[in-house]
Amino acid sequence: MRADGVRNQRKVLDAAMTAFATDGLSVPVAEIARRAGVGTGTVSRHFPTKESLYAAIVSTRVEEIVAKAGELAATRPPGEAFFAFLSYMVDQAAENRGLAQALAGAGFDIEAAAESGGHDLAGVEAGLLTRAQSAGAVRPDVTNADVKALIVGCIAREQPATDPIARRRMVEIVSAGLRA
Amino acid sequence: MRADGVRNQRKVLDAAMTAFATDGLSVPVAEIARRAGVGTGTVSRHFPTKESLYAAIVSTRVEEIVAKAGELAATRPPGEAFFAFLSYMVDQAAENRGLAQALAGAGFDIEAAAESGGHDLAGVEAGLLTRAQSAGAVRPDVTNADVKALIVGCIAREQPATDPIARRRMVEIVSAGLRA
Amino acid sequence: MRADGVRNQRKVLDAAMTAFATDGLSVPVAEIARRAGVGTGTVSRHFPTKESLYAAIVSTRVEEIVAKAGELAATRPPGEAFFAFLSYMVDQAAENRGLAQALAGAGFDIEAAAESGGHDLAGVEAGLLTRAQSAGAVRPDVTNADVKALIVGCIAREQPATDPIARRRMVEIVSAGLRA
Amino acid sequence: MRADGVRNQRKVLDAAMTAFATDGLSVPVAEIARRAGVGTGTVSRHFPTKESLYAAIVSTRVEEIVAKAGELAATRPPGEAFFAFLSYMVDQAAENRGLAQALAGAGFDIEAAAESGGHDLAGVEAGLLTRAQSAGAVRPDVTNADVKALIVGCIAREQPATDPIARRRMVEIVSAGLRA
DNA sequence: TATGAATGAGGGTTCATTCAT
DNA sequence: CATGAATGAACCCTCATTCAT
Repeated sequence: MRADGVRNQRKVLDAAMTAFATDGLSVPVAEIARRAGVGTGTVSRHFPTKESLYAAIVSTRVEEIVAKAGELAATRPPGEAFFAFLSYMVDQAAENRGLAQALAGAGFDIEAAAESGGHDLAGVEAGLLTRAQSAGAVRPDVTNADVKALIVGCIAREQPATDPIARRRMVEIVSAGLRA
Repeated sequence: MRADGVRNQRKVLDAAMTAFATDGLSVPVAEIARRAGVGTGTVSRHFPTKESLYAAIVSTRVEEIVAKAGELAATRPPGEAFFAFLSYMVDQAAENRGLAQALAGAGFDIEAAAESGGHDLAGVEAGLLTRAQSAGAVRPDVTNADVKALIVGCIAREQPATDPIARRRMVEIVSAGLRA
Repeated sequence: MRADGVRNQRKVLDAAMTAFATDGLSVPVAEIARRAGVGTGTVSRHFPTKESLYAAIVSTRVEEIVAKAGELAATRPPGEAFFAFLSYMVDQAAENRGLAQALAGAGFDIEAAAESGGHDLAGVEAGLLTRAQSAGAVRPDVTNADVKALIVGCIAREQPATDPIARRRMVEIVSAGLRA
Repeated sequence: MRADGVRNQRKVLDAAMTAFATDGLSVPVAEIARRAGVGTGTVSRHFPTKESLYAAIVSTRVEEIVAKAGELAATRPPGEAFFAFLSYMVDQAAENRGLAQALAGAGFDIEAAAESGGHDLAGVEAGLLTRAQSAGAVRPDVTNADVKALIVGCIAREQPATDPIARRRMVEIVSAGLRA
């Protein structure tokens, strides 16, 4: 691959990340191209569809998330790791409107994208949860789906930037509820 | 009002409710018309804009909700009333993805719609919450916005009809977290 | 024809006359029905198309105009009659946006409507002009089409109500130009 | 700008000019696209709204008109300049029904468009008129609005191309009427 | 390879006309 | 016969994707 091709792909990815985070999934491709300083054709060349572009971004994000989950699992006791991960996810989503929309199930299947990118997001999430449950830190009847729904619930509505204090309060509330 | 007009308005409302629930707020008006078995003009006659159609759907619900809140406030102790209302709202939203999206703030201001319909939804919600807080049943730092977000969080997002058992569990979790 | 039918037809005609005069030819049929206090179906029953409704109105108007032309021709010397008619037409059009649009050729053939209504509008206009020309009061090379164009030119643009003083001035200017 | 873009923009402008002239301002954008041999999106790309397309057509003309007015004012005595400009405007409008409609004020504010394009059309027109009035060549009570209305009156409305002889006659008539 | 112009389906809304009530 | 609800084509505009330059 040519050097300028790599450079442009990078620019598109960066621009798209910001654009999705700021404006949500409905941001026009042309707007992403504009921000990247390239033509719309260049965006399409590197990412044939808008969805594939979003998938690429999510993929990076998922990589970070999986890494974070692994780190937490390795360095902290089960319950603490689980709740720290919950808090981390809420922060991620709160700062990224596109991610929040994807988690809320609006127009993009984040787990499928992770899987096709070779990351077992569902697996690490399940791991954190079951270990926390085994350790008696979390109610035994809670499912992974529950946790994801509650993460979404911790992000106040469409505001571009949520109040961090409110966010902390929400995480606290949900965490308290989840505790065994 | 003429019989066929009433009938078609009903059909449009029903179709819209299903369509919004199935496909989200972005469902085309033409699709709603198709499901209702009427022309697009008929939809527009009864509901001049797409937003007004959505408002109508939400509005009926809001009426019921406000009535329910009043009843609970009148017949039960503060804390019990509040948590019963929370549970009731989750059930409502679970059966109506349109309502859920409205609560989530996705593209529609439900409170404004309620107000313009003469219903003080925000008021009754705040009433239930503050009374429960005064009675020491709910954390004093929780806001109305928090409660709404958590309601949304209690509903899994993808499916039209959530598993009722999971829903109960979610309500339990959130309620536990909210308790003082 | 039934009495109520006649009454409604009258109401529709009156409402349409006002509506066309006020809002121009593009006023919706439903608006005319509303003003007449009847249903849209009633309008369509009496006047199958919007054009036929406008034709009926123009017809009455044309009747008046032809009568006015005849009266002027009978009671005044040729030149005076012609210029008085010119002034009269400008006043008519200025007070009636629909008529002005029709004279300006926007979407309705007024002369054809007159003819199909049995009125020889073109004839009486030509009569006034040629007699004025024979009497040496008007330039001999002027045509009927010129006169009509100049009438339109005397009506300032889309204003609902033109300044009458400006209108007088315009008539004066055009009249002066037309004189032999 | 790319060659094909320029070419298509030209085609759209040409088609629009003809279409507006033939069918009036109400011609659909799709019809303009069809005549230009391009898709509707191409029209919208070059001219985001229908009004902006119309403005562009008028705008080119306005530029020429302002230049012409400046030239006449610089090279001829006041009265002669004014009447030459009148004649010129009539010729322009006769060849361009879009311009004629704009002058007639039908659905488009030509002066505002000129101003936003940086051209002081109203100013140069007023300059020519007041200088001609100061020189005693034109009636002192005539306004700019009068002149514009009379220009419109010089153009027969139906046909795309007016008979030039009739046009000369009309200009003569109006000029005679305007003289002090 | 990058560009950005071209495409055209699809969106919501309006309205003259038709037809069940 | 009056009514007004129903119709659906037509309007302008947006945007993901394709393709000539």
